[in-house]
Amino acid sequence: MYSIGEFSKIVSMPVKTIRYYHEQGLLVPAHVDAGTGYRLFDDANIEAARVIKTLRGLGFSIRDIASIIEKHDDDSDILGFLSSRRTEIMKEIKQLANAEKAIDTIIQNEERARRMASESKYEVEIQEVPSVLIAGVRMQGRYSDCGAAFKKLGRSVGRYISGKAMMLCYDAEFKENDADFEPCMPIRQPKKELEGIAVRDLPGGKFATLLHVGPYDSLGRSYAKLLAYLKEHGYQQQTPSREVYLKGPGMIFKGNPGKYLTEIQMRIDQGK
Amino acid sequence: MYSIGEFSKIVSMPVKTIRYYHEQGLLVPAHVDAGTGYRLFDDANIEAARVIKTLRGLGFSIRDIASIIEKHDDDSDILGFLSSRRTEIMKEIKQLANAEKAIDTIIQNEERARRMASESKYEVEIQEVPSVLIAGVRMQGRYSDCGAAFKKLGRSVGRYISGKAMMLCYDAEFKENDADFEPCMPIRQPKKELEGIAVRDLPGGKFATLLHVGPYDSLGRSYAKLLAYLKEHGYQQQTPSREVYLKGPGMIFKGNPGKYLTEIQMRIDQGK
DNA sequence: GGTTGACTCTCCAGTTACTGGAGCCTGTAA
DNA sequence: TTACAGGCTCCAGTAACTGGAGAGTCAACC
Repeated sequence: MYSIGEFSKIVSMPVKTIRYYHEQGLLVPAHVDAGTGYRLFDDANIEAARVIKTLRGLGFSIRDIASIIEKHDDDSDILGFLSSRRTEIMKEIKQLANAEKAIDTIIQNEERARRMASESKYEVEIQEVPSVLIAGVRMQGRYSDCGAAFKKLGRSVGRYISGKAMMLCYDAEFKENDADFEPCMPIRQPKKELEGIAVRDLPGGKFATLLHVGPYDSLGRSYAKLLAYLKEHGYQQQTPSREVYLKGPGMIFKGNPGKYLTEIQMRIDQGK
Repeated sequence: MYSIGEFSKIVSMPVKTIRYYHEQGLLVPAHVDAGTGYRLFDDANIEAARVIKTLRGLGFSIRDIASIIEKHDDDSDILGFLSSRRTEIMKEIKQLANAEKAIDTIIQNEERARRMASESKYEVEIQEVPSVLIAGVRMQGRYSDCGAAFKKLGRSVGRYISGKAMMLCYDAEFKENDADFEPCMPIRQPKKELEGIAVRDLPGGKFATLLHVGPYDSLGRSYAKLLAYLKEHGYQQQTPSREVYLKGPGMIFKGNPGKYLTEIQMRIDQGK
């Protein structure tokens, strides 16, 4: 027979927990002194404590454990409990895995944006841009209407997206109401064309690029800077120009528009 | 401005939860009527509720969320929070996966035992037993000392175990104190021999087998039955005989010895 | 103006599996 | 006799809500 302190060491459970289990009728000491209330435990209690610990480790609630112990004494009797617990566990794991994936995505997005921002000199740069497969929705109207197009793209090719959202701008100058543009997403598989969605290879080439920091409504200044560069170096402006949305509203916070990052790309080679 | 009921529908959160978040200072209504105490919410509250829901979905505590919202407004500001949360999530997933694996093992063990028990006629049967690779610890003494040997096997080849624990009995008759036997485990890789552990192929062949139901100390009766069968059919007893422990004490409960299942196997061909 | 019914308010209690502490009692050694 | 370790009970607190009681408010209808 062991005092509660000894027992606590033997089964490595806090004294408080043992008393709590006693109170819950889960682990009843072999003997309780009627006068002093001192608890005394025996070897059967040790075995019971082991069972309780094992079941707690599998995630069963105390109430479950109580009813399991009360009615059963063989592993085979509790297969039902075990398999329903397994189902729960799988559900929990799935949830956690989803959360992890979401966090991963956020972190990767932000880190890429951070790298871009830290590497960039915020000046016009000449870049060799590789060709990418894209799915796009050509439209006329206001730029602010692009939300619907991106939503459409997300719904139909969401799982194939392989890069940052982009926009092709077919106008040579800014138009507020009747702009001609094409929101698009890089994808990694030649998905069947859907109603209103064009899938094609966007040719690569040599581009003058500029990283724009700040809200979208101040993009005009960066466009001006790029166009000035083209003129200065004797390049002809070619359409469509491209906007790559490196960082916009975040998945959690809408974010600070002052930190949005957009790369503007204008072709300067004679290709195509 | 929306009443709490409307707001509750918009953000799909229970009214009670919204009040609780208000109480915790997490989601403060745009306006609270001084006279009636009625809460009124605006569109900024909707956005805040979205943020809170997202973060709760990632598993952050209310206190964390409060401090996140208080100090930050851009995803990139909270990368630290996110990555430590990710670490926690991975830990939780690992724990759950372990529990699931343990449950799986128990279920599979029990189901196999159940199948064996239901398929067997509890009579002597002739079986072709395939050869298996085993690791064994030959010893002399009492059968009850085999626990140490199995523990040793578990420690050194635990990860290679590919079947049920067995015992080879080299005595032709039962000996209590000076028995000659070899606890062993089937393994799936020719592990290096260790001090006192012999790894080898246990040859297969034709065996008379009998499924014994009940505690180990009643095995004698089943042995007698098997030996009687051999004699009756004119077979010579060959050693070692084998015991396969199909079901013994469970991982959770020690179990009911009345349900233990042990298969006794005695060779009847002239092999080897 | 009164009534009805839906809606809202605050406050309290309960949930799970413990943990911490206060205040008191018991057992043993010096 | 006096420490002091160890035991006892009882109460409170944790996290994130949920449920319910009892009372006040709002809009519509008669």
